[in-house]
Amino acid sequence: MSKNLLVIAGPTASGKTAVAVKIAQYFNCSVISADSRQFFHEMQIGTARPLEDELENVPHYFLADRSIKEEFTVADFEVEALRKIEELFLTNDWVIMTGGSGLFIDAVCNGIDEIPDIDESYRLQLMHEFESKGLEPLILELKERDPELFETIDLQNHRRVIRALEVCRATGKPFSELRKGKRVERPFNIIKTGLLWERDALYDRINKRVDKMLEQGLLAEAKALLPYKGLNALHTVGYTELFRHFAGELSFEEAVSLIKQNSRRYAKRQMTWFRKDKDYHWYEINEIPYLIAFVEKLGKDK
RNA sequence: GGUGAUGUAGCUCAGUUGGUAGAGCAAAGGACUGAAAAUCCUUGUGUCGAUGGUUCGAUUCCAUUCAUCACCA
Repeated sequence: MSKNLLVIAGPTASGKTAVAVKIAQYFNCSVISADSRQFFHEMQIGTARPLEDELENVPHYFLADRSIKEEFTVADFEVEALRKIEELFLTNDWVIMTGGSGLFIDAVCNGIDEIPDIDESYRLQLMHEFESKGLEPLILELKERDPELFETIDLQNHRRVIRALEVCRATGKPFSELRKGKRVERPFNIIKTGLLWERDALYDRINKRVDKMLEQGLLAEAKALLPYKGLNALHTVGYTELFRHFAGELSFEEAVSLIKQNSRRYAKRQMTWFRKDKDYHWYEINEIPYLIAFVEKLGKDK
């Protein structure tokens, strides 16, 4: 019997959690979460992370199992998630992976190039240079160190430029020599599905969910995390806006409507990401039985 | 009821000495390999409130009218 990883993707607020739980119950299997913010136990309300009772005793992994104070990169996730998936396949033919972080899902499905760990001092130094002298000198350095990447990279995106240069500087090699973008074959089937929503309906859900988060105490959660606002994990919709409110930059009402707006934009970016991957099979929320039937058949055929 | 102002993109407004118009925001589309809920790129046709008049030509000038606002009664 073959092993199947069922991916359930979709934009924020599309109802992935409930669907994953339902399907996991059907297959009697576990769920891997691929959500770059729900990893952190300190962030619950603002990430709409499901609590125990919503999980219906279905085992979930990578939910709230680390702290915002820890670094956890896509590459870390690839390694750890893969290890967990292999472990689960020892006793089950099915594993579900659900989440909205496209890059993280892709890392598990297709692999990510192995690049040596770079000491953070390189990035700090580059950020300092970027802030004091701007992007231009960094672009020139990149042209020198990695002409190949220079041709294809988004030169206006300082994060891409800084990442490339930190690798070039630390390894002494062109980044493009290490980052090949090669796809890895996994020793299991991967079936990709996604939850499809009409735009206005999804936006309406997002707006309502933000109101719900506030009722649940998002303000207090954000306030408690204010001392950590510099941490990367907290560069997140829902928190950054409230931090700005605490700083007196925004009124509460302005912060709330910004949270809604930024959440909508986030959902839009997620849809752009998933749309370009033609392997996905899309289902609406009321078509879950069809999704299960389709997936089950595919799992048996392989 | 009178006087005045305003009416141009989803919103706030600019502009056209008469040759059918452009900014910001919003929105949409896209990119994405260790910061990814991050970061970055691209995109502006709209009965210029309505009707009529003058004119080769009106969103622009004139008249009427409607709406909104302000002030005076």
